[in-house]
Amino acid sequence: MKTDQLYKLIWMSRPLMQAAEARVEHGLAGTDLTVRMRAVLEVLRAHGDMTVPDIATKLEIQRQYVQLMVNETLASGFTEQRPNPRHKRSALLSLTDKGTAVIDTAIAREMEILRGIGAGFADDEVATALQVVERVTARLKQVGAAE
Amino acid sequence: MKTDQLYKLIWMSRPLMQAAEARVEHGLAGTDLTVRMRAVLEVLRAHGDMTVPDIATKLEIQRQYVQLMVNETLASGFTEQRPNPRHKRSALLSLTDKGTAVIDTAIAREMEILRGIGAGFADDEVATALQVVERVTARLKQVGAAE
DNA sequence: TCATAATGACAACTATATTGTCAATTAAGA
DNA sequence: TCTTAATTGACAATATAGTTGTCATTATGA
Repeated sequence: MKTDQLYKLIWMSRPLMQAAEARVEHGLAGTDLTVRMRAVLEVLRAHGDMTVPDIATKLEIQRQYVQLMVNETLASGFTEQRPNPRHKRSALLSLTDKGTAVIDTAIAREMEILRGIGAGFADDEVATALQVVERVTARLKQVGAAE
Repeated sequence: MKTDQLYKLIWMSRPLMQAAEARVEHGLAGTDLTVRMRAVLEVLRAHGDMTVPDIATKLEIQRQYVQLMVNETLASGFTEQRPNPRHKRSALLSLTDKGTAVIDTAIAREMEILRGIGAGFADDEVATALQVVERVTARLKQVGAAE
């Protein structure tokens, strides 16, 4: 294995992330959505109604901070609280129609850009890349956890 | 092109980066090196002597902040200033023997871990992944810059 | 030489969190 | 049922990783 290729791959993650985030932020300008609200809505969109602690687990950030993000989405009317049959105090967070519309629109626009970018790639190239990145990430986490 | 594969690939960049950074940080524990000092030393190691503004360009962060990072490496004796033939005020930053030793050791240790991780991959898989990630990043930046 | 730009130093500010603490509530076991 | 341990939401304090603005001091280049 050419280790330096792997090294480069790993450290490309930062520029990639920054470029992607800049894109998202740019696309959100003019919307009532902020990047962090978007993160909450995206999780709800992908996984359905969830509690704040569950969203925090998905996003891998502290629940206290997710609480702030969630409160913003509530204040903006993108989400609403629904009674949680499994827990009386921790409500389920649910997308409102408005929230669904706004996140769908945002993601659709992002997907449009992605289609443009993806045009230059073969399916299997991207599939391989995804697979490698996922496995590398898993193994990096593993090594860290072991010690 | 399966756009959702590309979508996933892009957003794997965050977990990948976090896992990698956690690894680096962990590896640096017990050393006199901090993560941000490491970044400076790594650039110097890879590109030879540079000025503060040049390092900033490489790292894509503000020169004023790089100045702080660099000052730490100077204070710790990992780097030293050398006269810059091309510019009298902006000294070239150079690794000291101590700095070279410490960054070499750190990177060697990281490479060791990488070799372990890389063992499970074929050369061409990683090469493809790197290529895809680099091209995607470039195109993301391009789209952003166009508007 | 002289206008223009770059540099280093430093202070103020911002964004994005993390950490600690608390009271209220809930879940789980004896 | 009691009661103990854990979870939750709220909020304040702190931390981290920078950015931005400003200034005096050089350098550079026409």
